[in-house]
Amino acid sequence: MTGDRRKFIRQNEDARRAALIAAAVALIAEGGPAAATVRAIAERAGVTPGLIRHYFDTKEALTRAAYTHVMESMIEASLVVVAQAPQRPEARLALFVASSLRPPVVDSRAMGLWAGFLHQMRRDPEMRAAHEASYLHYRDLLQGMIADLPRLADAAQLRADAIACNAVIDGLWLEGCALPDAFAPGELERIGLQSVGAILGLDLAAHMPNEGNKA
Amino acid sequence: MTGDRRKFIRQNEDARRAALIAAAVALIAEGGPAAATVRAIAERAGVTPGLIRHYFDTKEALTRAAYTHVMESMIEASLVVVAQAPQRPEARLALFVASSLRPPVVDSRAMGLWAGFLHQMRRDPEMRAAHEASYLHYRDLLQGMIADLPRLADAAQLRADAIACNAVIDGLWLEGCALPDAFAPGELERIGLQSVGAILGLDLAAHMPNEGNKA
DNA sequence: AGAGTAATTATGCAAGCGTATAATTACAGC
DNA sequence: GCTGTAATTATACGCTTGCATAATTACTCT
Repeated sequence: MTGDRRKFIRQNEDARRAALIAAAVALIAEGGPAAATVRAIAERAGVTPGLIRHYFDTKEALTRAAYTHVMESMIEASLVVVAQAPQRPEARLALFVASSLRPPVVDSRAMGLWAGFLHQMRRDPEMRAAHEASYLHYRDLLQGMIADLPRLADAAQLRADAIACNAVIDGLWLEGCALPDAFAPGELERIGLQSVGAILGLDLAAHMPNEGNKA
Repeated sequence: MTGDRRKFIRQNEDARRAALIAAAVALIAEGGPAAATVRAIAERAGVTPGLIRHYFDTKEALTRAAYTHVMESMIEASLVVVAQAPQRPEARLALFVASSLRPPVVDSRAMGLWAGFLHQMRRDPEMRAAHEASYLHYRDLLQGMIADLPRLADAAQLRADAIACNAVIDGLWLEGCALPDAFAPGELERIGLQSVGAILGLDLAAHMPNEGNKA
């Protein structure tokens, strides 16, 4: 009976915007763009539909903000992984590959998000540019780590290797997200390390740091 | 002034169903599921919206039929490639890889279709089963060609190699579809052959048949 | 040629969509 | 504590959606 009679509470702009964006992202990830209606987003965020228009000029503006947020989060996450990685080039790359092929990166929701945004990305040049930038950012990150490896390769070969390694990781990521039951635990990481190593001509798995204590 | 005064012409069931499915597929590929409304599909197929309900119990039934059709087409296309491939195992695999990484397989519409169906696939167990089957079919095809190669590998290694090669192809395919301008003509094929070869420990590019006359 | 029939069109409806606007209500500052 | 104000809710509108049903119309069969 200590119930609060307030019908709503005011919040600052940043918190509300963040909550609305989070709600939109969650809905798109789970059920695609069709599930992310104004009313559904509002309900999940715990507000009434009208409030969305108070923080975003249009629903498309909210969608765009959600997309940007997702992209920035992904980039930041990969930067954190790299920052925490060991100094040894082989170990850095190995950790980077492995962490890209297990949760929380491998997650069916993430793939749902990616697929959900794809079509809107096509129409919206701004979204497309953001996507292209984040893809190249990721690939550059990978290319930098490959360049640090102790091996001989010219610029063209470096580019090709980065594209190839990125493709293996993307492909395995995709399959892990889409068919999580089709692979044994750790299988994707193992295959990823093995094939990236094969492409680059070195034994990456041997350089994988502390396989024992992942907790 | 030889115009036909007939307001419509009757067609047999198969032709109409095929036309409706083709229209739905085209719209989903171009603009995602949201663009494939009953009215838009009817218009593209050159009929009135009501006719759709005459051939499909519900719009979902049409969507499902469209998905099944796409999957079957993809499988059939890859079977045709394999059937026309040379006998030499290395050449077969090389051709298979290369043909998966150039048009018409690499096509932004195909990727749009894939992304468009993804969410519906999630909800519909029947669709999911169809997808899983076609994925495994493709991978099995690849695995069979890898098994024919003159090299030593046990069953576990064969499986891992097939998954890895499939991932490279998928990843490169995806990137080629999403960012067609980011790669030089033929670059994806070259990288694909090189990396699949590296994973399997052989020089695939050297076995690629008749690079000169693709016409 | 004329009737029957099934394919196709025409029309309409209820529900859900994004959006606009007016009415509330929580909170800050005096 | 009272008032101003901006955050939030409440309500409604026009549009599109998928779907149902009745009215046409092209083709088949005798």
